[in-house]
Amino acid sequence: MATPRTYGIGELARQSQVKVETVRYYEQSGLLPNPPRTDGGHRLYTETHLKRLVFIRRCRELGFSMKEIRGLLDLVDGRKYTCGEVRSLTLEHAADVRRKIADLRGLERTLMRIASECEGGAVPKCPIIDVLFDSGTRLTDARR
Amino acid sequence: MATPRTYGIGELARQSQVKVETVRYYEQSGLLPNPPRTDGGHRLYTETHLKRLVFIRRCRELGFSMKEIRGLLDLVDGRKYTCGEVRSLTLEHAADVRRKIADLRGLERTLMRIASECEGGAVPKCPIIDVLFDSGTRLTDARR
DNA sequence: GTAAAAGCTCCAGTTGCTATAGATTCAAGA
DNA sequence: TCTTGAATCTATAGCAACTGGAGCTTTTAC
Repeated sequence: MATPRTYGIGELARQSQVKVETVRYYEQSGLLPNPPRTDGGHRLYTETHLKRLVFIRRCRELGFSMKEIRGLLDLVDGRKYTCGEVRSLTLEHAADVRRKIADLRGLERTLMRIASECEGGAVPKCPIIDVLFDSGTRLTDARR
Repeated sequence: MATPRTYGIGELARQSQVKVETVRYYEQSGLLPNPPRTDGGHRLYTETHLKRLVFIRRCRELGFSMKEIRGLLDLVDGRKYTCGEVRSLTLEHAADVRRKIADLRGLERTLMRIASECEGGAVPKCPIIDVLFDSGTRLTDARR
């Protein structure tokens, strides 16, 4: 059978859509295992590395922190993870995301509200600034 | 008339609801002017500083970056800002926030979708992990 | 053989803080 | 006035999650 395919760091980066520097950074922070090296010291990756890196990239795209990803990978690496564990991490994260969305919605409402208070002309005085400077006004809701 | 009221950094922090260290940080990064000092070197603030600091805190709560706040303060400091300028910065920022919300919504959808694919039992194998590892699957929409 | 491309390490910078350590200063009570 | 104890001072390092550069070596292609 054929020799398993290997990749230089550049090729790996291209395939995974992760920048070269970021690959090295992930290695340094322990998300990606140290690959073997050529005699000259260049990193040599395999399909396994590629898959893992894509996994990491996707998790990042889904907004998981590196810490959370480390958690997921630990589960996977231990090979003793259960579907329930993974699912609950995912749902927790989804709840975080929902909270963030709610916060941003409130934010947007406030921004639009204060923006609507001025006509935006060439007047050298702006109610937005006044609102932000004045101590009496309350901008946001309580929680936060 | 009475001597204008002054505040130590701790009092200022309490009034503005910004931490002491953060106040010093804002000074260092040029958002807050260097206040006069006592003979011993302690900072002495006035009402003006307090107002400015509250302004900064509110902008941060509204999600403005320090750079954006610097922009707003520059306008204010120049005293030549127009309502239109401030309004347009605010609307731009609101657009950013909307984009962020849209991204997070997509994210949440994806998370819920993949979470729904497993029953969450004690099974030592999880479709979420599979989806994230498999190369064929597309998780997110194009734009991003 | 040579030259360009790709890789190497190390380190600094980004944003918006937070948190020490160790020295000093200030305010209030005895 | 002296003496605590709280507040403040500076300087520095750390967090996340990268990104970029300098200055070198290795690999690859012609």
